[in-house]
Amino acid sequence: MIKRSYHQYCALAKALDVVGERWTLLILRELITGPKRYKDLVGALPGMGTNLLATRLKELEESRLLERRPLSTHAGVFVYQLAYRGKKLGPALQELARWGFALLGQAEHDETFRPHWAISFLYGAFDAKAAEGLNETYQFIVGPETIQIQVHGKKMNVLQEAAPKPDLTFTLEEQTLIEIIGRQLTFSAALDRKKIQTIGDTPVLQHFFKIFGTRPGEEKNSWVTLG
Amino acid sequence: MIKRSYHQYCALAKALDVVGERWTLLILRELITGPKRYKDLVGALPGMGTNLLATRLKELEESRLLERRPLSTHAGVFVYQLAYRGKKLGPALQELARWGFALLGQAEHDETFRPHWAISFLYGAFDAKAAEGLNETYQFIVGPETIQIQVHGKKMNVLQEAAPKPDLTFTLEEQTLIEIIGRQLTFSAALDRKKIQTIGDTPVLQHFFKIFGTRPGEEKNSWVTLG
DNA sequence: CCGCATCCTCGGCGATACTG
DNA sequence: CAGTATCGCCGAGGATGCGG
Repeated sequence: MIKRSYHQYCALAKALDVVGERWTLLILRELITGPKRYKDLVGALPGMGTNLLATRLKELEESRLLERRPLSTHAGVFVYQLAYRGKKLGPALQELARWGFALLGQAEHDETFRPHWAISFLYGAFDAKAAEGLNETYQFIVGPETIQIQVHGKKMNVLQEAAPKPDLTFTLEEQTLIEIIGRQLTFSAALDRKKIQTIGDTPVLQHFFKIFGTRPGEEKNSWVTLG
Repeated sequence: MIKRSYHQYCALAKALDVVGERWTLLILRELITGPKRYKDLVGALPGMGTNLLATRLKELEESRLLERRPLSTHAGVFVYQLAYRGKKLGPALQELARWGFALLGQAEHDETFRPHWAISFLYGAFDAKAAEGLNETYQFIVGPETIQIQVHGKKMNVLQEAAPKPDLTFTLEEQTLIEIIGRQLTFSAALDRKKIQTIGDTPVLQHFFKIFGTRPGEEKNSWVTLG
C-alpha cells in the first residue's frame, strides 16, 4: 500500500502530501485544544467514516505529527496528542483559518458546531499589532467546554491545559457564541444583556476588545504585487 | 451537482471547503508568479487530468479566487490570474510551505521540478527578523524562468512582473538550484565554483545571506503550550 | 461500551482519446 | 491550444461486526 503523492520537489507539495488529504487538518484542529480520545474525534467529525479516521490517525502517527498514548486512568483507553511536528503546523492552520474567517456567514441549519471551533474564529479576529507588549490569558467557558488562549508578543497561543489563573474569564452559552460569530449579536451587546458573565479587571477586558474587537474587512494586501 | 462540504461552522473547515480538495492549492501556487495559460498549468501539474484542471479552474473562478481573462495579444487565448481573494491566501500558503520545507530531502528521480517552486523553498528559509528594516528586490534567472522576490518590512513578497531594477540578480542552472535545495551544495560553494553568476553590490549580497542563509532546524515552538 | 476492522457502494480522481 | 468526453480505479462514506 503505497501512499499517494504529488511527486513534486516543492515544499508546498510535500506539505500537502502529508496533510493535504481529506479530514487530516480537521483532525489536527481537534488536537490543538489538547489530547483527545477516539470517541471524541468521532463526535467532533460527523460525516467521517470511523475506518477512515482510524487510517488517518495511523498515517499521522507514522508521519510523526501525533502520538498515541495510553490513558493512565483507564486501562485500554488511548489518547491522541500532537507531537512536535504537528504542533509546528500551528501557524499554517492559523493562517488558513484566518482566511476562512471571511467565508463565515451565519450558521446554517445543517452545520455542526463545537465551542472550541471558535478558536479558528479568534484566529481570524486576532490583531497582532494590538497584542504587542501584552501577556494575558483569556478563558472561555461555553457549556461543558473550556477554552483558554494566551496572547503574548504578537502571537496567540492555545493553552492545552487549564491556566492556573486566567486574567479574564467569560462564561456563555453555545447559542450566544454562535450568534456572535454570525454577527447577529455583538460581544458588547451580549455583555450588556448579561448573556456573558465576566470575571476579570476592566483594563484587561479593554485589552481583549482591542485585540479581538475589530473585524478586519477587505483591506489591501500586497503579498503579491502586480509589478 | 452540489459541492462537497464538511458542513461545519468553523473558519478552518470553511477554508478547506474551498481550497482543501486535491490540486487546488497547487493551482494557486502556480499563479503566485503571475497569470498563466491553461497549457502552462497542464505542464506544471503532471499527473492531473485535464478534465479535473478545467473543473477546478471553474470552481476557483466561481469562488472568486481567480479570474479568467482574455490575453490581448492572442485572440481566443485566456490567462488565469489570482483575484483579490486568491491573493489573500498568500500567508497560508507561505506557512504551509514553511512547514513542508522540513520535509524536503534530496530530489527523487520520479519527482518533477520547476524553478519557480523554489519560492516555496525560500518561504521556508526566510528569516523575518533578519529582514527587518530592509527593502530589497532579488532576482533569480534559472534557465528560461525568472523569479523575483521582494523583502520588505519582515515580509517576503513575490513579484509578478519584472522589477525595473532588482538589487541583486542571480543566474544559475536548474540543476544547481536542485542541488542547493537538496543540501548537496551550499549557496556559497556554488558561488565559489562559478555555478552562480551574481550582479549586485556586496552589502546587498550579505543581506541576502543574512535573510536566507540559515537553515532553521528543529527549534522550539510554543504555539501550543502544554500547560 | 470503546476502539477499531471488514464489507460494500458510490463518487472523485487519473489517464487518454476526442473535438472546436 | 483549450478544453470536453469516456472509462477504469481507488479513496471516501456508511453500516455492521468483533475483540478487549
